[in-house]
Amino acid sequence: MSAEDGRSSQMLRAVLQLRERLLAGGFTPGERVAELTLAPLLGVSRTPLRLALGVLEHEGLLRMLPSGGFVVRDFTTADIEDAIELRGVLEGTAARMAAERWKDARALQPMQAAVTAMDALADAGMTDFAGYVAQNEQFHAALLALAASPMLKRALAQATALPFASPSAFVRAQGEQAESQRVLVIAQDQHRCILDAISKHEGARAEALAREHARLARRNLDAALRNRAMLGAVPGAALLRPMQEDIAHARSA
Amino acid sequence: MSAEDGRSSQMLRAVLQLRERLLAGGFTPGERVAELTLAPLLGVSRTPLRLALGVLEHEGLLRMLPSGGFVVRDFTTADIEDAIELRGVLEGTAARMAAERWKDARALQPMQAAVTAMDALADAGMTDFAGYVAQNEQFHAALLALAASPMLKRALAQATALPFASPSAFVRAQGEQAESQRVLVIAQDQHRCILDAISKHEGARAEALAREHARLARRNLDAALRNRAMLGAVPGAALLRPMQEDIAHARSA
DNA sequence: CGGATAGGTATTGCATGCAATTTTTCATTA
DNA sequence: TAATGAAAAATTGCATGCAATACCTATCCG
Repeated sequence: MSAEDGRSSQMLRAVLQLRERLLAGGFTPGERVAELTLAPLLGVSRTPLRLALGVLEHEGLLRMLPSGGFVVRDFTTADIEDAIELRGVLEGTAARMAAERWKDARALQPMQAAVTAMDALADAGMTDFAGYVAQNEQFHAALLALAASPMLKRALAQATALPFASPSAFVRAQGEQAESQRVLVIAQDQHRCILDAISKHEGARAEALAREHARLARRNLDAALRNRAMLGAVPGAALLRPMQEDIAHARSA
Repeated sequence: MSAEDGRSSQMLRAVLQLRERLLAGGFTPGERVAELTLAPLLGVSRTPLRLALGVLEHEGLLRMLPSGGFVVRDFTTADIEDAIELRGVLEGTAARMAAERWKDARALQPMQAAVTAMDALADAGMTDFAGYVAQNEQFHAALLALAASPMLKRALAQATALPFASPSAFVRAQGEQAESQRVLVIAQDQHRCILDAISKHEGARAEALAREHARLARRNLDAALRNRAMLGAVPGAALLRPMQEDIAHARSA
């Protein structure tokens, strides 16, 4: 996408292009991705493409067949719910570690800054939605940095590699809902409370709050499943197993 | 090393061989692993070797250089502690999910069987240590199966890929300590309590117990760090970043 | 008419050659 | 002596050809 793609490695270019196509719904779940088909499509040779397929398999977007080759993975709503729950558990751990470990109060500043910035954006009427998303990501990055645990960072990176498990996956979709204002008020209060708990070394409280904070995304998922238009704004929604939606629809009368 | 290696892919063979060498201390942390050096050593070509290096990087045993190539990763004691803590968090989540989700009591049977088997082995005087380790792994596998969450399974697989983070990493080393009997009694009681909590749908209790159970490994780590002979029994100990004592020792030499 | 089997096609996995880049080494100079 | 620079050596990343394997199809037999 960016001009720099040409400079970076062929493999990275393949990863970026293929990931984008996957999330945009360029493939149907379960479909086999053939190297010889993809290579000319992405403008790379088979060797770096193979590497890229391995990366995407590790991310969870592809699945390797025992007989060789890869297929596009599909996700059930239960998968997404568990992925969100898992992120909550890991971010909860990050919050607890942050609360337990920080020494110098200045370390809390980045997190404080993100909260303040989001407050300002909320007061301004939430016109700059992209800015809010960016600050939200800043908050989560600051949280992870405070935990000061490379191992946890790695685990969280893997857990949020699935697009719908990312902290800002459904925030974008929220912008299209009338209810979004209320949800964002709640989310922002949780941000404040998490920061408060961390600043007071209240590890258990910080953990519980961060977990519940992630569950906001779960609520948004449920809302999105009832609203086709909203689901379109969620990246990777195309990988949802089709039948599952209808079953959930019929069941949730 | 098994006879099947010849039948499986070159890449898998490279992964197994290289992983074994890494854990056995065949490389020094920070050392660069050159493809052209390794390829003839492992008896594979560069192409599958490259794939294998990627796998081991995902596992965390290697680190990719920005300029290309891989180096052997080193771990601090803090890394190991966090890896164990992380496993505790994830197994705690598995225990909680297991407690919350099971419907048919027969699903608990594998876990019950593992606990019973370990009880029997303990009553028999703990002569069959390998058997105990196997049953311990059975217990953890049953726990993960009960959680019924592919996402969590994936995360736990990644977290326990690091050798010293595995549930049975220090159990082996325990066999060489006089204190081991007491520790194993505690561990076995925790197994029983976790099963009890799960069987009663006591999610929070099951989670807390599983976390603390993992922390037994942390205690064993501390013991191992004070006992060089014991540390030798821990796979991957060779990847520990030399401690400050050792640096001081080397200086004086 | 259904199932099995053989043949053909397509696809993967692997080896190797080549170019580009990095790293190292060594000589030179301030 | 330390820093600088260039040249050489080594290493990676990539493309492509080939063999082995899996998949699909069509035919044959029960």
